Amino acid sequence: MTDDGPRPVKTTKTSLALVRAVRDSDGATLSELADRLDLAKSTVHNHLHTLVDEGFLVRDSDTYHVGLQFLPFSEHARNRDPLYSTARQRVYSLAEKTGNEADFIVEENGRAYTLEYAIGESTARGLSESSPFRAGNRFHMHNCASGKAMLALLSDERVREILDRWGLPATTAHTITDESTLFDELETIRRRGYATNDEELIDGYRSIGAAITGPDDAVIGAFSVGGPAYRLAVDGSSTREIAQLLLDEVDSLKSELPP
Amino acid sequence: MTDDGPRPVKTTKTSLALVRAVRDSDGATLSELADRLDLAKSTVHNHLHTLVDEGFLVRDSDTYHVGLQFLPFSEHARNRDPLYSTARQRVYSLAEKTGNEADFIVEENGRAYTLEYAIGESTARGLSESSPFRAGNRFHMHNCASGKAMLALLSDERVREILDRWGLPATTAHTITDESTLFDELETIRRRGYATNDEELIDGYRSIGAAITGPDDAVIGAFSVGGPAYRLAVDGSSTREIAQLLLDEVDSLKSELPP
DNA sequence: GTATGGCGTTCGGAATACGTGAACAGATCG
DNA sequence: CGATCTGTTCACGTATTCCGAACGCCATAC
Repeated sequence: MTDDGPRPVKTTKTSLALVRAVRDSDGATLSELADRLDLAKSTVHNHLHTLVDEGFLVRDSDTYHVGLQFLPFSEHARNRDPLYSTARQRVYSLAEKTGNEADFIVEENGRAYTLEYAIGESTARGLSESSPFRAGNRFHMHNCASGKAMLALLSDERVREILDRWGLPATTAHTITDESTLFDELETIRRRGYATNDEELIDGYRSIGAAITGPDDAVIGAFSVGGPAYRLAVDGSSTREIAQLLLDEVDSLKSELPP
Repeated sequence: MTDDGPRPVKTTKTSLALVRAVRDSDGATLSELADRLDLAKSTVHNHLHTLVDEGFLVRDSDTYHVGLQFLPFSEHARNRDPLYSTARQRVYSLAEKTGNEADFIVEENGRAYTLEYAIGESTARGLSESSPFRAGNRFHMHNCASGKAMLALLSDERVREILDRWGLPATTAHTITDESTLFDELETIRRRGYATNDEELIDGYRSIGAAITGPDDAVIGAFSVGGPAYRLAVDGSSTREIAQLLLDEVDSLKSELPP
C-alpha cells in the first residue's frame, strides 16, 4: 500500500473499502463483507448502517448494493469544468464519423476516467455493455491510447510518480510492462502527435488517441477512437485517417476555448 | 437529525460531511471547511488527505474539489438494474415527441434521483445547465410530478415514513406542505393514473408524470415530461395528450419486461 | 416437532485511533 | 519587514471505534 500522507483516517478507509467491496461483488451480505475484509460482523454492521443512512448503499432484504447517492457527486465532478461538456458532445460526432467507438477521457490522480463514450453505426451495440471505455470506468494510463497520449505530455517526473503509484499491470500479452519501453513509446507519440493502442488493453481491440491541452499547455484530457483489430490496421490508411480526424477535432476544440 | 439505527460511525459521517460541503461550495479550502463544520484544522487536514488519496476529492493548489472517483460507483448504481438502461433510452423519444423536457426518475431512500434527462427541440438549451431534473440530481418526492406519481403507488405507511424523514419543504408558493392535502392529491393521482406538478417545484414550470411498476406491482421509477407553464396548460388538451403519451410509454415498457 | 446452522442484531468492555490545540513553515499582503 | 493568511506537524487525552460473545430470528434438516 502506498503511503498516503501524514495520518490517514482509518475509519473512513474501512467505510470506503466496504463500499468498494459491495461494488466489486455486485451486491453482498453483511457476513460476506465481514469475511472478505476480515472485520467483526458488528463493525461491518455499524458501517453499513451509516452508509445506508447516507444513501451510499442500499439494502435489499439482506443484500447491500451501491446507492444512487453517488450520482449527485459524480455529476458534479463531471460538470466541474465547462470544457468537459463541450468535449463530451464531440465524442458523438467522432463515433458517427468513424463508425467506431469514441470516448473522452480525463486524467485524475494518475488514473484515466471515461467521461463520455459513444458507439458508431458499425459497432455492435452489445459491446457498450461491457466496454471498459464506457462512461464512468476508470483504468490505468499505460495500456490505452488516450492514456498514453496524455502521459506523453506530462513531465517525466510526473509520469514516474504515476507509474510508481499504479504500476504497469498487464491485461494482454501486448501490454507494455517495462518502464523504459514505455518512455520510448512516449517519445514516439510526442513526435507523431497521436498515440496508438495495439491490443494492449484488450485482445483484438485497437485504438488511436490524441490529447487535448489547455492554453497553458496543461493536459486537459484526450479523445480516442477504437474498434476491432480487423477494422483498424495498425499502420494502415484508416489509422492515419482517424488520427487526422482526432487531431482536427482537438484543434477545433482548442479554438473554441477561452484564453 | 433522524435516528439512523444503533451506532452510527461518526468518523465516516464527518468525512462524508466534508465531501458534501466541498460539493455545495463548489470547491473549498481547508480552513473554510474547518470553519464551516466547526472542526479543528488538523482534523480536516487528515480527512481531506485520505479522501484525496482515495480519489473522492482532488486538490487543486489549495482548493479541494469533488473527485472523479464517484463516477465508477454512480455508473455502477445506474446500471444495476437492466431496466434502467431500457427506460433511460425512452426518455429521449419522449423529449423528441413532446418537444419538452423529459426524464426518468427512481426512488431510493425516500428521495427521487434523476437517472436520465433529455430536452426536446422547443426547449432552450440553456435550461439543461440549471434544470433540477438534470441527470444525477436528487430531490424531494412531494413537489415533482414523477415523485408524486411514485408516492401514489406506495403504501400509506411507507409514504408517511418518507414524509417523516424528509419533510415537505416548500420551494414555491404552490408546493404542497400539508400532509392531508398531499394524501388527497395522491388519491386523485391513483384515480387518474398520472400526476401533475403545477409550479410546485419551480415557478413557471409545469410537468406531468407517470409511474412504472414491475410485474409484482412494485414501483420501479417514473417518467415525466415538463416545460414552461405557458406551454403546458394545466387542464388543457396538451396535458392530456402528454399524459396519454406517458401512459403508452409505460405500457410499452412493461410489455418488454421479463416476468 | 425439535435441532442445527445460517443470517443480522445488540451490548459491555478495552484499546486504539480520532480529535484537539498549540506551535511551525511558507506564502502573500500591506 | 512585520502581520496574517494559508497548510502542516506533533504530543496528548479521551471519545470512539472495534471486538467478541450472547441473542433473536428464520430456514432447512432431521
